[in-house]
Amino acid sequence: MTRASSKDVARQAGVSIATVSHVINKTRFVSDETRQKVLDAIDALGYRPNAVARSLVTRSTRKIGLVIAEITNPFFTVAARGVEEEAINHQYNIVLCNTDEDPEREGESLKLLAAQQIDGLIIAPTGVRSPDLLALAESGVPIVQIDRSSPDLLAPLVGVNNEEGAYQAIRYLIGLGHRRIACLINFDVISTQRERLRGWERALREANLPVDDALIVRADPRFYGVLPGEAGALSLVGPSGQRQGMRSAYQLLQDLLKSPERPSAIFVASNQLTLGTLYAFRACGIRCPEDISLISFDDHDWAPLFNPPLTVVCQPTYQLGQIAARLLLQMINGEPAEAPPPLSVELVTRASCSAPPVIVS
Amino acid sequence: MTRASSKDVARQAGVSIATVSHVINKTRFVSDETRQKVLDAIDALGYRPNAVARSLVTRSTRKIGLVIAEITNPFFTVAARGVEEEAINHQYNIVLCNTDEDPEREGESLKLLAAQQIDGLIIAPTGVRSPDLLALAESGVPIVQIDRSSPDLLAPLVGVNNEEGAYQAIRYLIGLGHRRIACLINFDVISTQRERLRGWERALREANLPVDDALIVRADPRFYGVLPGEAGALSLVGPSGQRQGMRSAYQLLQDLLKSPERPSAIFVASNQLTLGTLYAFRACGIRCPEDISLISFDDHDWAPLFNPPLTVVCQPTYQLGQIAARLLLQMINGEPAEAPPPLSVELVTRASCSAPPVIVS
DNA sequence: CTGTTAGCGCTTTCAA
DNA sequence: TTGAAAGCGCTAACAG
Repeated sequence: MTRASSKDVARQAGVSIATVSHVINKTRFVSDETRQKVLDAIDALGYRPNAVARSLVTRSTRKIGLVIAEITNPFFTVAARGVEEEAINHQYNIVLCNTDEDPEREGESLKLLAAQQIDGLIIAPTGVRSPDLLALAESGVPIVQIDRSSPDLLAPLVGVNNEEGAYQAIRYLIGLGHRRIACLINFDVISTQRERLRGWERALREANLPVDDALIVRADPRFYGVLPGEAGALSLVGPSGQRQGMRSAYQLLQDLLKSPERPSAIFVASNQLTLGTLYAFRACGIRCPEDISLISFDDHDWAPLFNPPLTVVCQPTYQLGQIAARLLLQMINGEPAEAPPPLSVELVTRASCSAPPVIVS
Repeated sequence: MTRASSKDVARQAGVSIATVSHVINKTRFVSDETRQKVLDAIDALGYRPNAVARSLVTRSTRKIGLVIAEITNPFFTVAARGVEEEAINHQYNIVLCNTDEDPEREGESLKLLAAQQIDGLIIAPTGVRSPDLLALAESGVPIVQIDRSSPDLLAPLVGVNNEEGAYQAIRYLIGLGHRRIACLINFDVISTQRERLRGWERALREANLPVDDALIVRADPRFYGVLPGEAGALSLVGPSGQRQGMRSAYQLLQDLLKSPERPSAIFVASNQLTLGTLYAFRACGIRCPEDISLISFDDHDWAPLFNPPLTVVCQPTYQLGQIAARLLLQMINGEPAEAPPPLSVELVTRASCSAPPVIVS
């Protein structure tokens, strides 16, 4: 049995299809009497308006695309939550896509979303210049970038002050007495990673500490795929499946940890790498914070329960999502809207940092 | 500038709109020559087919609804990931909704999804009988339930053997020497919670241990909202915002922990409550596992890094999502499809359980 | 206060 | 090998 249409309702109620439309949308006055007849007919037939047909004529789907890197990552998850809350309050649906930091997947998703005629897009772009993304923008679909930005795309960015966050983290470590502070960053096509690296560098320079390239560990796409020691690394992959960024960092980090000049502290610029770092510590028999201090970006509910409790740079993640959604909704409604200034972050000190170990020589 | 339609393409290529449709969909033979003309026109105009218009006639949107309780919960997140992977491989989009375990929100989401004409639905229902859900099923939309089931709904369920998982967990604790084993469960409208409670009970009875009602702590909707001690409890709310289930459990649990007959072990039947449990331990100055052993449902990437590393009943979460999606896709395609038997779970022993403390009297 | 009608952009017979 | 034309279910002039 096929679902009833507005035509069926009209017939049943003995009115025109226009009237049906108008009682549903309250878009012009209808006498109490007729309205009631229509309402009854709707009830009797179990009629539900077809949003697809409506979209075709109104050119509005009430759907917004949300493209993030990893739905498994608490950062994106919490941000998505903020977006969802705001969207649902305004009767918007969310169409969700994962990119896995893969520009190709990003492109696929964007094409699908474009075809689906989303009313707007919130995206944490991979960072690789994306023709699909630019085309979408060109076609007039409102876009807001969240967390990070994409090259050549003129769309407001809702993010935090990454450089400042990194800077504060490093200052804190320096204050604790650290001199050799490593920086572990994710792919540097991601704008936040470049910014955080800059913060790291600025703090070091300011303190007249050497900015040594050997102190930078980059999780880089080149390391994707089969790695030496893969089998061993695989054991750190948890129930949620692949975590490639983590694996590559894992290898590189171990090299650094085994090097003669190993750092006394490490700043992890992406929460995607924190887990791998902790596992690498274990694999190398390194205690934290006794042997090495750890400070990472992004807080989450579990951070205080880790061993050791994690000192982190905390972002207002939920708000990021909320603000992005509000901004997008404004843009969709043609209201004046401008990108907010970068939100500020906060250093949350817990137990994963301490003074550097005393070197006994 | 409005986007080009197939009519524009047809005009530009000097062919009919039907031909355009056919070259796009490869749905009937078109001479190489004409096809090329069409392709060129598409290119020149930057034409993108409008999926909304197509949906209206084909009655297929290539969108599936995914309704889960909490996008912030790693269990759902990983399952969603499995669904997404499978969906994207088949060119389906995911429309995501959070219920927050709130039947009303669930209803709203379902109404929106129904209007959007989703091709199918994967849902972890709140457990409260839902007219909207039943109506959707009645209207012929393929539905698969994931994790848990909804009353009166005849839709395949993709889940695990919850009773067995709980049973094994309790057996393990008993083997360790525990006699008083508490069970912390989420709302018992959730089918998994009832099943896990049954497993707990069965294991206790089998071992001739008392099944004491005082040992059951229920996170119940009645405790939602403002609680005594709210301000204190709030401090355990992390960066992701509200976690009501956690808070209510937090209160109740503390009462149990302070009672004269406090248990020597606790089985947490929902990962939504694990965090609160650990905080409650802290608040009461209880060490784990020295004072109380803890075993909970659901594993995740971070569990081994907790203090203490968590002993858990591990579900094949990602597969749950994947299987649900495959099943749904089959149903959408009218292929024969039947619910898989409950998947099995696995006890993963880490450090949060030990022998009970010796009572010095 | 309500009805008629022309599309929205596409797929799909039916004809040629 | 291709075109003409009839809708899909709805909204929004325009008429009355």
